[in-house]
Amino acid sequence: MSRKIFVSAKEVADRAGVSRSAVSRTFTPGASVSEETRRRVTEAAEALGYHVNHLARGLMRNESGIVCLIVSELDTPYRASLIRALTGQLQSASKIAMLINTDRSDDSVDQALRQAISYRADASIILSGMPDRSITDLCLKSGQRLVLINRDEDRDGALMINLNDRDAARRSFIALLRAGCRNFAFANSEAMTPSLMAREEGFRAAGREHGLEVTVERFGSTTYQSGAVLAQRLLTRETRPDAIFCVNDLLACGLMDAARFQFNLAVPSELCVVGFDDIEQASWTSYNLTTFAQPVDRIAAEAVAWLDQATPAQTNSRRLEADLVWRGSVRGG
Amino acid sequence: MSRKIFVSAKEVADRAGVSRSAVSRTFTPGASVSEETRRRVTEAAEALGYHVNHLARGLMRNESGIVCLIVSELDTPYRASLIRALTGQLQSASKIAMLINTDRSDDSVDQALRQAISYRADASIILSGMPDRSITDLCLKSGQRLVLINRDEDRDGALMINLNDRDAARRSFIALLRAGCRNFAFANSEAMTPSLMAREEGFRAAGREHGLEVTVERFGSTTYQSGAVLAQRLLTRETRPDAIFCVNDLLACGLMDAARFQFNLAVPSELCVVGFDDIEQASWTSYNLTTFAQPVDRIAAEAVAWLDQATPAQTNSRRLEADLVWRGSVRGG
DNA sequence: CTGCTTGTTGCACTCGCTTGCAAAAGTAGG
DNA sequence: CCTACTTTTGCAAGCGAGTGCAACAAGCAG
Repeated sequence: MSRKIFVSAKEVADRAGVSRSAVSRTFTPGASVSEETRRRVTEAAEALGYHVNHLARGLMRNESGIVCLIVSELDTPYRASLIRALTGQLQSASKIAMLINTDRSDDSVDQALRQAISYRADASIILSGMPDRSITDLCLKSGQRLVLINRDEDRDGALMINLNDRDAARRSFIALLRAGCRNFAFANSEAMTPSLMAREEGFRAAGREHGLEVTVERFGSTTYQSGAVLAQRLLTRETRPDAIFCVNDLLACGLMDAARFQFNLAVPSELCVVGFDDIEQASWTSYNLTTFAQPVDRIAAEAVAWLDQATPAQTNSRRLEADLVWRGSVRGG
Repeated sequence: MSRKIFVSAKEVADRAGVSRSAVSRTFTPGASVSEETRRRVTEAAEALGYHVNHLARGLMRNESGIVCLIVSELDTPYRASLIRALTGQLQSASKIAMLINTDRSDDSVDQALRQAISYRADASIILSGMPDRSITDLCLKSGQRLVLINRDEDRDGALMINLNDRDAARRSFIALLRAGCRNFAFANSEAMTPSLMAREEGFRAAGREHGLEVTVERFGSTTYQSGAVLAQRLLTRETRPDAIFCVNDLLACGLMDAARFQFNLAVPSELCVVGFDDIEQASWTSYNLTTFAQPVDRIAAEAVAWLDQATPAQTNSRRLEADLVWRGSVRGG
């Protein structure tokens, strides 16, 4: 059962009584074809169910239209919504997303980039992990664009999109201070990625500026489950925190649930919580979480716009602001 | 800035002092190459950063290795986890996922399939929406495989994976009955997809069998927000339901939150709730929702296994069971 | 030494498409 | 009607790879 059944330009040409080139030109915007032949070609194509073979076209044009999205744990709410925004906007720019899941081994970000090269992707967008420098160099040398989202490490020639994490963390500190909190804690994971650490740094710095102690606890990965553990650790201290900044919303949800159901603490009257990402669940009544919104649409727009540029501009680093979304997990507001 | 910088087999051949065919054969499993040449080729390839061009290979072999995932609202927890499972397992079978987002217009499932054809995808997996028969016929005629997940409509030649929705709904009815509930309600969306309607049917049928009335309410789409509206409608009736089956977990979460915070009802003592999908949030302490698990890994495994078969078997329909996950939103258990 | 098998290698063709080039056809102007 | 110019069109040469076929080398038995 061979699969050579796709209809080719040749067949369309024969049926329309024109040359292969005519068919090709009909489907190439801006090529010179008379109205008459175009009509006959489109008609024949329609009848036969012809579709230009993008593989072959990509081969000739040296431009596949493929953009690789490299990501792990893609069912995480924030990741999923970013992927949704990216795929949507890529399609509007008539590109297509190839999704590479790097859940498995450790070097798999490198593996993913090799795949991207093999499929001659026009670009790769990295949402998780950080590839080896040698492989990113190979990508760039091969003329493949590279976008790093919230990765924060420097890679010449790549577009780096980051949030102003430090500043967001600082603003959250001030908000908590205004809410009357005095015992600050920071709940982090052990992932230690640059953006997570920047939030921690910003929060600590704000604490120092105001002469207030900040308890930092780190555990596991940035999941709901870790949030519960962090609650356990933080809320059993002799001086119980009355304000906790969680490095992301999942952690915050887990922590809040533990605080309420395990420690019988009321939010926000006894404990104020701030999260990060503004995932959908943050707006659910049970959590009603004050948090910082990841501007996923902005991020996607910046990435796609940069990919659309013929020649990448000099300044290839974007720092976006995360807007504070006030909800009920902090007093006042 | 032309992008013709990818290194080709020719260059590797030159550097290794062999013919281009030798290079080709080195990267083709099972081809006849001597140890010596293979060594020289791999060495040269390594040095130059050569990667086989999958576009060209796909062109020759008439098999791209690409599988299209066609989906809308992919940031929905259930969809996201299915995508994660699929991409992971596809990669293990050395295929690669192309993600097509059909959020926009209405005919876009058809558009998506056209894209799939253009990229000569080996197969398309449809998670949302239902394409026109003419276009699915074109796919099949072109030799492209087609997998429909939870679509339930018949398409000869395609693999159809569905859950036993009716039976799950019936089991949930019985569970609620055993929990002592007597006023049953069914919360559905207006999406009216076959699988959602099958759940409704199953639940109603169970009601009839036991001679009990079932109140059905439908509203909006299957989201948290709709859940709140459905709660509003159901819980203000003269005889308030004490058992509600929600057609999916998002709806259930929204409904539970409304029930508790707006109507001050305790779950499960005053109201029992059952959901469907077993999204991660269902296990969160705030919800602790009894629900049916979508066997995403099984689904993905079935799909990938079928794609791996040289010739699709006769029986191309799978009906999987959704396991009931007992949690705290139903008394007893 | 001959004849034959086994294993490697290169040539050349093919996949489906784009595009430069030159010929053909159409359009005006004189 | 001829000339100069502007489309339109077909030819043919790629793009980067896989593969049947024949040539060739090596190994071995007779």
